[in-house]
Amino acid sequence: MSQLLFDNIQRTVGYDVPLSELEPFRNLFFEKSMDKKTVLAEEGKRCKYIWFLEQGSTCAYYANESGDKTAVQFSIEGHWISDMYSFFSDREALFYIETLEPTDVLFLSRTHFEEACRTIPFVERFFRILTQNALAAQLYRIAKTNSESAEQRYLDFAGRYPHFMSRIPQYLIASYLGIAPQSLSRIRNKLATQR
Amino acid sequence: MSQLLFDNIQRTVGYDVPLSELEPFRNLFFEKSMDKKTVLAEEGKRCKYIWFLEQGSTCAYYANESGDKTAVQFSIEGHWISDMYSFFSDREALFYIETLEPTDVLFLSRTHFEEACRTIPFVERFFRILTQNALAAQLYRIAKTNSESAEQRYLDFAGRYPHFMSRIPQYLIASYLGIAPQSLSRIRNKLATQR
DNA sequence: TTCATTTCTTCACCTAGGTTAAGATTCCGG
DNA sequence: CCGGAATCTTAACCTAGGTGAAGAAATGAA
Repeated sequence: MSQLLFDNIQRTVGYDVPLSELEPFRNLFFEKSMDKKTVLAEEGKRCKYIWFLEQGSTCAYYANESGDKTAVQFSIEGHWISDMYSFFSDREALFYIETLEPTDVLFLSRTHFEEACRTIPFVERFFRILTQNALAAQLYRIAKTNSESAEQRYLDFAGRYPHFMSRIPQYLIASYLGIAPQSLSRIRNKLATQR
Repeated sequence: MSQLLFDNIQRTVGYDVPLSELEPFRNLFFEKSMDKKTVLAEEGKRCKYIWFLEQGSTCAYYANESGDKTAVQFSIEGHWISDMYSFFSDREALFYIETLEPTDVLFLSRTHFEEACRTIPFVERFFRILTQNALAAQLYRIAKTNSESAEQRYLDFAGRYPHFMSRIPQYLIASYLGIAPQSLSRIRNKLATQR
């Protein structure tokens, strides 16, 4: 069992999960290595998996008619990803999810997820807490986003996720912050100059 | 047991929950009638309860230094509300929650919530799905918000929540849409004129 | 019913950030 | 190592929506 996943589970549920539960859970996953720019989930389609990132990074985004992307979430190794709207509610996905680097991923299908919830005690709790944390993060984001200028949002983001800055193209960060890439350039230029 | 709560639970868990589980769950709540403008949760404090609205409406918002409010969520009878960031993670609340009308509320404390998760089978599943739905709604909101003009956001909101329009002051709706109240007036005026 | 408070509207003016276009860099496959 | 594609920067101009101020309308307590 991957150390990363093991730690992630222990930390999330908050008590020592016995191997007798961890083993059958781990056996429901399969692993896959993917190239950069592999599309995991597509807007408009059912998202049949939830993924655990062993290595690499992904971006969740939506695309408008003209095809440009607005990032809604970045993830790196140790994160769970999915179009949770689609995966949990079995509706059409709102987002695309795409790898930003060569990435190793564990796949858990919806069917196996539901089986695990029914048969392995810690799983229901694990996913409850996982979605609670995801919800808390979104609420936090909404609270902070609406109230701050683009410059402040950029500074917050850079301070909060310094490890993202070097691994994610700047135009995607701009879209995440809700501004045009040119505007982010302008802001960065201004900040660099006035220092 | 309130019909509204009963239906809400059955619909959420997706199977018939036996009375032997519903009764002890219901007994963990207490009910309270509150005046308009009662504050249930406060930014910066722990939010110790999750509430079920039997009747009335509430607004979750945050306030900046100058004291003006930005609404992040409106709720009416049949909804669950809390500062879920605070309630589930035991951190300081991000938002205020305040009644908009005279409102009847069921209170479930954090302690009772955790007890229920441990001892009553359907509860863990119920709250997993509840937070999943809340997360899905936030993701949907973020996806739609960032990509549309203020006018389009207003039309979406009015179309999606027509029952809110008459019960919620317009300046709060404006703040929810991320615009100044004057701008919402301007937009409404324009729409009314051009029709 | 009346006065005070809260909410909504209108208008003139302003600015953050969008848009378009072009050139500069960086990256990457062959 | 080279050439094309992707990414980033700069600059001139534009616009959606913010701001401030004032009055109109609605609400509600006495």
